[in-house]
Amino acid sequence: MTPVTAAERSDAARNRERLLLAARDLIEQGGAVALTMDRLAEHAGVGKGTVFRRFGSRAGLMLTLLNDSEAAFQARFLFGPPPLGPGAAPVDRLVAFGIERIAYVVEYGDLVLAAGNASRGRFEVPAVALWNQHVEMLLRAGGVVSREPGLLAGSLTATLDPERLLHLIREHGVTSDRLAASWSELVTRVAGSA
Amino acid sequence: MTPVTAAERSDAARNRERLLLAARDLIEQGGAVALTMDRLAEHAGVGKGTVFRRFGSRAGLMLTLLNDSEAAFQARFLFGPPPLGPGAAPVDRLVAFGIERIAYVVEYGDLVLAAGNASRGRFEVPAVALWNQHVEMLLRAGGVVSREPGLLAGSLTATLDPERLLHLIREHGVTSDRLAASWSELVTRVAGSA
DNA sequence: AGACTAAACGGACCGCGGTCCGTTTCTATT
DNA sequence: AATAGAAACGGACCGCGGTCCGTTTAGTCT
Repeated sequence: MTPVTAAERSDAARNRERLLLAARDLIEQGGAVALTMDRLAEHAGVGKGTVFRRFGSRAGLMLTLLNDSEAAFQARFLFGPPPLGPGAAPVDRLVAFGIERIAYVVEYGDLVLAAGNASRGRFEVPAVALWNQHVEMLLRAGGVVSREPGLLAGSLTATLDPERLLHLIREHGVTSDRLAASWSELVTRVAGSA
Repeated sequence: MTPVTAAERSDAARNRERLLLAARDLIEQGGAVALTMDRLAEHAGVGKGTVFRRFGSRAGLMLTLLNDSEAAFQARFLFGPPPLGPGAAPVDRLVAFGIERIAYVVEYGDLVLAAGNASRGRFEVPAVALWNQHVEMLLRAGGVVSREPGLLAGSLTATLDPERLLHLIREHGVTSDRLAASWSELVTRVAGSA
């Protein structure tokens, strides 16, 4: 029986492995800035065309690199223990969501930044849509009634924009704690409980 | 008496004029995407080095192009008639500020976008700092007491991020009116008056 | 007018992300 | 084992923003 999605050819699989290995290696050495597509190709012993065939773009590569940790993050706020996961009060979950997101951005810094420069802008990333839905759901569950719940949720997630967060942290010395506190304040204000 | 800032040399002035003219010309024809630095140089009959000497970067050029309208916008919310300018209730001014900003982004679209890709990111633009201060001032005046007024103000202005606004408008068909309504809702919620 | 200097000029050059297409390699079929 | 066709490969090539530095030019001083 032939698989519906054609199986990956062996050389393709081997090269993908090589590329991911080489990519993590380059990043470990010189950060995300050191990861150019030419260098990656050379470092992995592969043609440049192959790199783009695999990942489509630099942003796509970064997304692939972040895939595991992103999935883990999603799993935590969807199914994990409270206060992030189900079980806690919606507003508390919302607060926890932002705080965890801030921590995530801090941890993966440049990677997240580079992943954002996708072809269609940094809003086409599938994860962003998921966060919006999640935030929207929590707002509703928290009793927030709005004529534009999607836009309101989007406004909140805009606050967590990686570029903004990293800019504040790196150029203005703002700590994660202060960002978390500010997020918490914003959320509680919007949710209505003074 | 020699001026403190050395006067601009005549050839420099002439070239700046040529460049701005050529830039507006190119944009009129093919939008901001059609404005590449090479084409601009050629179209203006000037060397490429001269373009960069003048404007520093593509973003710098865009900023220069927007300078007049930006200044006009600033003048309106700083000194203009209510509800945008002084005289109206702070929250009303805040609402008006966002609405006008949305209209501005819609009008100048790609220009604003391109201006945002500055070397140090889109937060180093001087105007951004001014808006933050303005929003912060209005929040205070509106009776909002916060431990992190600057960050709270920043969260609000993040909602007005041009890339976000244009993405919603262009890719999701959201109207300016809905964005304005959402902004209004957000501001009134944050300012505490349900 | 001529000479001197600082400023402005111009375009070859660089590294980047991304594309294109002729060539190679894998795998299923007989 | 031979073959055919699809998939993957690789690297020359492109246009971009941005830099560098030898050359030209405008303004000033005598």
